[in-house]
This record gives sequence, structure tokens and C-alpha cells, in this order.
Amino acid sequence: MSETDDPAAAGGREAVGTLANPTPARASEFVADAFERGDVVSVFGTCTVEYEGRASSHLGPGDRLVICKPDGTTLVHTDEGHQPVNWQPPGSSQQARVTEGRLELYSERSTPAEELLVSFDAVLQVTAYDVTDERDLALVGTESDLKAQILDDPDVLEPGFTPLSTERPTPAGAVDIFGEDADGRRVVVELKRRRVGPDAVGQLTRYVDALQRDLHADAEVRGILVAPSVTDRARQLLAEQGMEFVALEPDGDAPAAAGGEAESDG
Amino acid sequence: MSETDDPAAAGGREAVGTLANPTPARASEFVADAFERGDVVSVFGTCTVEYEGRASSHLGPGDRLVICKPDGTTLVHTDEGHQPVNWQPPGSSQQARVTEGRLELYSERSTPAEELLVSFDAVLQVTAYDVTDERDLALVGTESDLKAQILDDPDVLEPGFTPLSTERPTPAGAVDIFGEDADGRRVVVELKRRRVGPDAVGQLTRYVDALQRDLHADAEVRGILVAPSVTDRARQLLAEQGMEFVALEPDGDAPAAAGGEAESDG
DNA sequence: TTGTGGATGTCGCCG
DNA sequence: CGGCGACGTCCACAA
Repeated sequence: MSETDDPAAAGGREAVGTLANPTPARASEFVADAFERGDVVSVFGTCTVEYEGRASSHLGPGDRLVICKPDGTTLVHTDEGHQPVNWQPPGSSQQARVTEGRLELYSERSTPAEELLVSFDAVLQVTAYDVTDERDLALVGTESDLKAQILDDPDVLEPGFTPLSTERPTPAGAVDIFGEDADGRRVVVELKRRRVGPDAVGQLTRYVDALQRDLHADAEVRGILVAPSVTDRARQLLAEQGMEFVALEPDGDAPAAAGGEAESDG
Repeated sequence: MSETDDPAAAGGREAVGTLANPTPARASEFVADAFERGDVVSVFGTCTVEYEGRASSHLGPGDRLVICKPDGTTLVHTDEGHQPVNWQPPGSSQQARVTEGRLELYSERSTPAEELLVSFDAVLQVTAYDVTDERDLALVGTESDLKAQILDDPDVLEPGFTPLSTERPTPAGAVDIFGEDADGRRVVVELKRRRVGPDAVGQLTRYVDALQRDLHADAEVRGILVAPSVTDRARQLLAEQGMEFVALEPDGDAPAAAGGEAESDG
């Protein structure tokens, strides 16, 4: 399947095909074939980009690297930034075509309806890759790990804390950890893997208020925000709401959660 | 600068160089030169990835497309998904090297300290692109456009509404639009470009509460959430907090905001 | 399909 | 540089 004219490629694995400075027609054919095979395609050249859907955008001419994945993803990358300047999400349809002598990559999807058109002034290189990936990413240091630490040893939150349930539903959303303190008071725990601002305080407040209503006004409900650190403003808001902060950061030392292991609902 | 062996490339613009199935040493040299020139580099091959920093991750062997940008960005893309499976943000240092016969792409940064190591079992293709992009993206349909609509014609919010300031600071954060209704009551307006959930209600609640304190308890402060639509739970929370919802979506028909034009602080 | 909240979120703005 | 909130956020998971 190698379409490269480079003789050296013939000696290696036949997983890459490349065209240099192709005509639009030849590039279009090449890309269409790659889509057919389920290859990842990258196109480098000068292009303009139009997007219409959740918003609308227009991007004038410039050199960009466009990547099309077999799952329907399209990415348009410039020479700067982590984020693509334009894109189309997985699940979109993809099409390569020639319009008025220009190579066009067109992609659309519904729910929500949106479409992306990349139109090339010039194509400098087109490449198709046959990609196989197990994609077994092991990530440590997430909120889930922080939860596992507390469930594994509830005393790290405070002495005498007893977890009763995780993801406990309330009218305002699910509580990360719901439990009881040494004096038998209800405790709502909100976890954040990194330094928290006012938004996290608002979230905790919503849960505590909702539980106050749910359990009637007679029960006192404590709210504890757990994170590595807290901004001044957030600390102020916590104080005004009568809620607490416990400094703790995810370490990955505790065993993985693998689903909540304290599901007895209080 | 063309390193490709493809004779056809010589006839075109000298903005792309490619190696097919290079030795690790040759690939490393090639990438180092490309970094020197400030090119965008893409490497396709079988690799493993280690990340350590804000979190930690390990990714076993698989075929991936790795992109290195001259601004320090590194992206590791599999055959699926909008998001890279691993990455390093702009501003990071980049290095190509050979360790124990393998091509390695190493990147690190500080604040926060994090590093990424991509180690290749096999390199199938390395390409360097000379990218120049003006990057003049014109995007319409943002929250800023929604704000412009209301400032342009405040009656779309409700008859008699008068904007007094935008981004008005409160102890809980900045209010999108602060104004006065037909009866002279203070109004806090929170804008969202899309359907809103409980988080947006929490945000509005924080602002209203903060202003109640700030302006003393004597002044009644209304809270209005403006968005295309609202979830059931969010509507319920709004009702409990005594706040309101106005359905409005960004159209891009109104003139652009270009900075707040009603900065007289009430 | 929709709702809800996490994310190595990233990004821009402002103090 | 840190705080703060928007984003065409994306994404996994649950109802």
C-alpha cells in the first residue's frame, strides 16, 4: 500500500504511505483510499478553514497540519498551542474531494449539527498511517486516587470519620463522600485533585444545602472541602458558609478505588 | 533543507523534509535539526510514553503520531479521540536523543514541574514542516456575543432593564452584567452560551449572595440566569434560591462587544 | 440521548 | 506568576 516514491520505504514495514506535492486530484484519491482502509491521515499545506455548528468560525490562509482519524476526528493544528485551532469531534463523517481545483476535507455530524471544511491552496504532503494501539494508559494522581486514600484510611480526613457512601445522590447532585464524624454528625466531603477556587466552594455549598433540606432542618450537616490547597477567596467563602477545609493531595500510594467500596447508604 | 529522497519534492516548495524508516541516530539528528530551525515535527512509529508531573502516567507500546511544535508543545495522538493520550504544554523544553538504541523525545518544564518521555521501539516516518500561520481565527457565537446582544438592546432581557456595568467585581468574583430593573432593583445577570446545569446556578447564587452582603441586607438583589435553555435540576435549584431564568442564545447578529461599553459602576 | 462533574483540562484576561 | 472563569471545551459514567 506504500504510495511513496522513496525506495527506502520498501525495505521497512508497509504501514506508511506518503505523497509529496501531489495534485489535488491525486491527494483526494489518496486520502479517500486511506479513509477506506481506516488509516490515520495527516495533510500538511496551506489552507483556509470554515466551521459552522455550536458556533461559527472562519480561519484565513496559513500553513497547518491537518489530522484525520478513522473514528471521525479531525484536527487542524498550527505551529502553536496545545489546542487545535479548529476540529471536528469523533463520530463525524469524513470526505475528501476536489472543488474548483482545490483539495477539500469536509466533515459533518448531527446532534449537534456541525460541519468543518478545510480547503487547501496548496498541499505539500499527504501521509496515511496504519495505526494499531492498545491504548492502556495508566494514570495516577486523580480525584479517584484521593478518594481511595480517604476510604482506605478515613482518619487522614479527621480522627473518627466514618465513610457511609460514595457518590451519594442529593437533589443538587452526587456527593463525593458522605459519612459521619466522631460525634455522629453527617459530613459531606467534596474532593479536588488540585488547588481549589470559589467554584468548588459553591459546589460543596449546594450539596450541603440540599442535604439539609432532604434530611429536614433538625440534622446538622458539616461540609468539608478536601484539596491540596485553597485560594484566599475560596477560604473566605468557606468561612462565610461555615464550612471546613482539609489539606490533602492525591499521592497514588493508596490502592485504587475500583468502584466505591462503602456503598451502604446512610 | 529537503531531506526526502523523493525527487518529486525537489520541484515543489522546500518546506517539508521526510525520512522513512530511519535509524534512531539518523532520526534523532533530523529532529534535532528541525527543532533548531523552528519546524513543526511529526514522528510516526511504535512507542511507549512516560509522564510525571501534575499526575503520573505510563502508556505501553502502540503505534502513535507524535507532534512537536516550535513553541514547546508536544502531542501524542492515537487513532482515536480529540484529546492527545499524552502531551506537554507550550513553553516546555524539547530534546531528541538516542538511548540504548532507541529514539527518545524528551520534554520538560517547571511551574509546575513535569516531564514527558516518548521512547520509540520503531520509527516509521519522521517529518519536519516549515510552518507559517497568521492564525486570525474569527469566532462567532460566544458568551461575549451574547453579552453584546443584551447591551445593544437591554429589553431582550426584560422591558426596562438598564445595564450599569459589566464584569463588576464582587467578593465572590466578577458579575457578567450588573444593572437595574424597571423598578430600580439591583439585577445580577449571569450569561451562558449553552444549556446550563447546576454549576451555573451555583455561580449566580454566589454572586447574588456576595452582593447582598456587599450592599447591606436592605437592598433586594435579583439574580437572572441567561442561556439558551436549562436542565430540570438547574431550574429546580433556581426556584429554591428565588432566582430567574431568561432563554436567550448567542446569534452573532449583534455588534461585537469590543470591551465593556457600560462601565459606569452602580 | 441527556445530565452531571472531572481533567495532567487549556486558554485568555486581569491584578 | 496566581486567581478566575469561558470553552465549538472533551470525556466517562449513570439514568
